[in-house]
Amino acid sequence: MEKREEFLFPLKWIANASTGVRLASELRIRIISGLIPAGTVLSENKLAQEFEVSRSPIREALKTLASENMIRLERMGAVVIGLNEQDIKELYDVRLLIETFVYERILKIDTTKLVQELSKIREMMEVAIKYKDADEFSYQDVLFHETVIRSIDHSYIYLIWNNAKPVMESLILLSMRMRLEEKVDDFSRILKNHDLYIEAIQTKDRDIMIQAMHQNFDDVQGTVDDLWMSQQMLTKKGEQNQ
Amino acid sequence: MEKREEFLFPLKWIANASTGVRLASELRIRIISGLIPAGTVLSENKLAQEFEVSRSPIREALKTLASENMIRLERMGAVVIGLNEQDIKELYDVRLLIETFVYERILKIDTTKLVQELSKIREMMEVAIKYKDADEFSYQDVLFHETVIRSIDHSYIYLIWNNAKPVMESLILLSMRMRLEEKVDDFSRILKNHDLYIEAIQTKDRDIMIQAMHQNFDDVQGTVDDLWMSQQMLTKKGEQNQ
DNA sequence: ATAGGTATACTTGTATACAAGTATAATAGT
DNA sequence: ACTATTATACTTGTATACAAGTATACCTAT
Repeated sequence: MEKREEFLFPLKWIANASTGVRLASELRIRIISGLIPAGTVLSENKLAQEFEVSRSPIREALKTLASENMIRLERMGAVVIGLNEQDIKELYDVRLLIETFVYERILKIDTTKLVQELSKIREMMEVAIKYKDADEFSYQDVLFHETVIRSIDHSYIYLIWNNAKPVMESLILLSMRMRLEEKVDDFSRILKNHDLYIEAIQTKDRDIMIQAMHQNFDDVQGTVDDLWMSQQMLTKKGEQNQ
Repeated sequence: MEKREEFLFPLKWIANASTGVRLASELRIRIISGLIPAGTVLSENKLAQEFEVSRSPIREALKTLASENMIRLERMGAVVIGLNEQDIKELYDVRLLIETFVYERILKIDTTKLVQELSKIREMMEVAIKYKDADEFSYQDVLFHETVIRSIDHSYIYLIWNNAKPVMESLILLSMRMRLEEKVDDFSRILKNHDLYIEAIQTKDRDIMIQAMHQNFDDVQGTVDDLWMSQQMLTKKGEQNQ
C-alpha cells in the first residue's frame, strides 16, 4: 500500500502543537470530509504505523475525537461516526443557541472595543478573499465568532464553544475550499453577513441580529451541499490514487 | 507525609472504569470540594506517586479535567482552577439553556414513555431519601435530567450535557451530602420540584416548565452555600489529619 | 554585593514494553 | 459435515524508558 503524505488540515495552524493535537486535527478533517468514511474501524497500532508515531499521541488524538463525537471508542477499535446532514444541522443549532445567549449578554456591556476588533477581522476576511485564500478566510471567520463569544467572559459558554469549535472549523474550512472553486460569489455574501453581525452588535438592535443569524442559518444548507461535493471529490481522488 | 486513602467519589460508580477515568473522577471532586484548592500546581509524577499508578492514566485524567476547565495545563505542571460562585452560576446558565432548548423539542414529540421513565426515577429518588442515601439520590437526580435531555435525540445537545455532566454530578453530590446532615427538608422540596418537571412534560404546559426551572434555579444559591460549607468542613478535617 | 553562567532537578511529550482480554481461524473429534 | 476447542493474532490499558526543554539554586567572577 502506497503511503499518502498529503495532509488536509493546514499545517501552519498546528505547527507548534504536539503530535497528539496535530493527529487529532488531521484525523478530524479526514473524517468530516468523508476521506475516512463512517463505520471505519480505526486501530491504534495501524494509525501509529501509518503516521509513523507511537501509540501515545494516537491515543490522545482518539480520546479528543471521541469527546467530539467524531468516533466511538469500543472494546476493539475506534469506530468512525462522522457527520451526516442531521449532525451538521444540530451543530448549527448549538451555535445558534450559544450566539443567542451571547447576544443577550452583549446588550448589557460596552461593545466599543469588540466592534473595533470585529471590524479588523472583517477586513482580514476581505484580504483573504482578495488573495483567494480559503484557509485564511475560514480562520478569520471562525475567529470572528470566537471573538464575539469570548467578549461576554462566560467560562462555560466558552467551554461549549471550545468543544464544538474544532468540528465547526473543519466544516467551514472544507466548505470554503469548495466554494473558492465553484461559488466565489458566496464569499462576499458571507462578508456582508458579518457586516450585519457587527452592525447588530454596534446598534444593539435585536432585529438586525436576528436577521444576521437567520442569514447565517440559511447558509447551512449551502455548507451541507459543499460538504457533500467535497466528499465526492475526495473519494474520487482517493480512487484515482489507488 | 501520611498517605490519605480516603476517596470522595463513590467507588461503585466507577468500579468498572479504567484507572484514568477513576482518577479524573476523584481529582475532580477533590478540586470542586476545595480539598485541592485553586492555584495548586499538580505534577504528573507526584500524582502518579500519590495514587501509586503510572503517568499514563494520570495524563489521561488531567486531559479530561482540562477539557472541563477544572485545571489549566501549562508548561510546567497543571494549575488547578476549580469552581467559584460565578462558575457555578455559569454552569447553571448552561443547564438552563440546554433544558429550555430540550423542552421546546419535547413539546413536539410523544412523551408517554419519557414520563413513565421519569416517574420511575422519581420513585427511586424517594427511596433514596427514605434510606438517607445522599449518593444514590444525587445519582438519580442527575439521571433524571439526563433522561430528559436524551429524549430529544439531539447529538450535540447531548454532547454539551456530557461535557458539563461530570462537574454537575460532583457538585450535586457534595451538596446533597451536606444537606443530608443539615437540611433534610430540602430533599422533599427537590422531589416536588421534579414532580413539577414531570407535570410540565406530561401536560406540555410551558408555564409549569418555567415554574419548575425557576425553582431549580433558585436552588442554585443553596448549592453554592452547601459547597462553601462543604469546603470549610473538608479543609478543617484535612488540617486535623495533618 | 551583584551579575552571569552552569549544574541540577524538575517538567512534559513520545516511544516502547508488558499484561490482560477478545475475536478469528484453524484444528481435532465425532 | 459439523461442533467444540485450542492456538494465534489482534485489541486496549498501564508501566516504564528516554529525550528535550525549563526553572531554580548555586557558584564564580567582577
